[in-house]
Amino acid sequence: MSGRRKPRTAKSPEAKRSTGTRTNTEEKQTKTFEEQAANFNPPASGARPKKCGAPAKVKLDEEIKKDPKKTTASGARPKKCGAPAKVKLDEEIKKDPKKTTTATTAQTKPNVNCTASDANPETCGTKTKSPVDEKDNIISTIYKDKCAAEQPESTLKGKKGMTQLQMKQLSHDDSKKADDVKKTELRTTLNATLENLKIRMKEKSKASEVINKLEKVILKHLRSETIWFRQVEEPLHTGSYYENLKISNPDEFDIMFPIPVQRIDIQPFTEDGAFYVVSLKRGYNPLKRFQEDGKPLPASEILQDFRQEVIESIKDFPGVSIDRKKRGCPAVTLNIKVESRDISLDIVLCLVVQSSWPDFTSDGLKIEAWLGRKIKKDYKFKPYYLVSKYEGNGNDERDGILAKDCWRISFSHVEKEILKNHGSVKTCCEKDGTHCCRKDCLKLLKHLLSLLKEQDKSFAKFCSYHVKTTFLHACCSRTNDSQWAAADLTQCFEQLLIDFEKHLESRQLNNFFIPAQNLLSGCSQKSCKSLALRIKKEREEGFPIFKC
DNA sequence: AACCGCTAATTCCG
DNA sequence: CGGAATTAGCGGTT
Repeated sequence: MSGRRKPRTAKSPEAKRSTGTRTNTEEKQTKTFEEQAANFNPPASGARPKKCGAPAKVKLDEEIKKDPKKTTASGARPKKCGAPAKVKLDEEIKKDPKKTTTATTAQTKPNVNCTASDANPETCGTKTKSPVDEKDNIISTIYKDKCAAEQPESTLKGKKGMTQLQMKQLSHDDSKKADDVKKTELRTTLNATLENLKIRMKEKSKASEVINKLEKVILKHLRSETIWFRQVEEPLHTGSYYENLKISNPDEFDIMFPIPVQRIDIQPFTEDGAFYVVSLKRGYNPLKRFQEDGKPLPASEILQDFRQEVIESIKDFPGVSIDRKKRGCPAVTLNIKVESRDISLDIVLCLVVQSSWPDFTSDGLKIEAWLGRKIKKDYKFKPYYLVSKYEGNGNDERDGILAKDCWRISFSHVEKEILKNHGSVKTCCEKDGTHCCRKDCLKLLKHLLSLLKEQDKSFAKFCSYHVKTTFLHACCSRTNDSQWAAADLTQCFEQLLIDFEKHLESRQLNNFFIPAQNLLSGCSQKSCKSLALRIKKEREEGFPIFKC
C-alpha cells in the first residue's frame, strides 16, 4: 500500500524518517521579497513555551487601506473580507440543516458575513471599536427574523387572555426559546471566528515556498559544509503550522534539525524530569568534539556553533534577518519578509535518541482509553528528542553543571501525530468518516488566549503550549468521538474552557508526557487566577472578545 | 539523491 | 455540495 496514512495498527512506527525528500517547490523561483514601509507584526499566537514573554507588537495592516469598501467596518482581517469578499458561510449550518435550519435563511445573505466577527488580535482593544456594533446588529437582525418567523402563534395567543398556568408555561417556553437563540448566536460567532482564523491559501503558498527553500539551503550547508552537524537527519516539521493548527497567518514555522546520537547517558537536571544532562558514551560521533573528558555535552556551546553555521548558510538568501540570541531559546530564529509580511522560522537543533524514554515519562501519555494501547506502544517506540534549551538563568549551577548546558526533552513529533490522528475511531475526520470539533476547539482556545494576551500584558507567560496541553488532557478525559461531535462545537469549546479554568485556578497543568512537570509553575498564582476569571467572563458572556 | 505517484488535509470557487 | 488547487508526507523507482 502506498499513501501516508498509516492504519492504526501500523507496525514499525519509527523507520523511514530520512527517506522523504520534498522537491515540489524547489524549481520555482523565489520572488524577491518586497520591502514595504508598512510594518506587520504577527500576533504572538502559537507561541510555544520557549517564546513565552515575547512582546507582541501592534501592527499596522496596510491592506486595510487597499480595500476600503469592504474593510471599513471589519478592519481586522482585510485579506479575508477583502478581495473576493466572499467569506464562507457557516459550514455547520449548511452541512447540518436539521440542526440549525432556522438560522440558515438569514445567514445566507452575503452581506452578513463579511462584516461579521472580526477576530483580529491586534485591533481588539487598541482601536476600531465600530465593528462590534455592526456585527451585533447583524446578529440580532438575524434572530429577530428568525423569531418572527418561528414563534408568532405562541406569542400572539398569550395576549388573548390565558390561565396563569398557561402563561407560566408560555414564559418558560419563551425563555427556552431565548436560550436557543443564544445558543445559535454563539454558534454563529464561533463559526465566523473560525472562518477568520483560516489561513489563506495564497499566503500559505507564498510563505511555504520561502520556508522550504530556506530549509533546503540550511540543510545542504549543514550536510556538506560542516563537520559537526553533517549527520543531520531529515528535518522535522513541528509546531502549529505543520499540525494544521496555525491560525490567522502562516507566519510561524518550526523546524527541528535532528542530530543522531547513539549511546548516551542522560541524567535528570531538574526534579520534574524536563531537563537533562547528556553525555555521549563511547562510539564515534562528531559532536564528541564538544565534549570534554568526564564532562557532559555542553548544549550552549553546540548551539552557538550551530547558530554560526545557520547564519553562514543563509548569507546569500535575500531578506533574511536573524533574531538576537534569546536566553533560554532553543532556536535560531530567522525572520523574513514575504509580501510585506514578517514570517519567523525557528530552527531548532536537537539530538534524536532512539531508545526507551526516560522514567519520568512512564506516567505520561495516558492515551489508552482515547487512542488505544497499541497506538501508545507505537509512540513509545519512537525516539525522543533533546533540544538545547535552558530555563531561567543559564549560569545557574547544579553539581557543577550549568543550566545552559542541559537539554530539554521534546515529544513534539508525537504531539503532531496525535493531533493528526486524534479520533478514538480511526476514521474520525476522514473524508467519509464522522467529523469532530477537536481541532476547532483547540484553535478557538488558542485564539482566545492570544486575544487576551493582547489585552492584558500580565498574561505574557501563558502560551499556546498551555492550551495544547490542556487540550490533550481534555481528550483523555472525554475519549469518545461522540463527545466531540462537530455539531456540539459550542458545548465542547465551553467545556474545554472550563478545563483550562480549572487548571489555572489550581495552578496545576502537568506536561502531557512528563506529569511531574507543572507547566504553570512559572506563572504566578495571581496571574493564573486572573486569567481564569477573564476566560470565565468571556465564556459566560458569549465571547464578546471574538466579536470585536 | 532526485524524482514520481499517491493520499490526506485544507482552502478556493462555482 | 463537489471538484480544483495547494502543501505536506510517505514510499517506491531509477
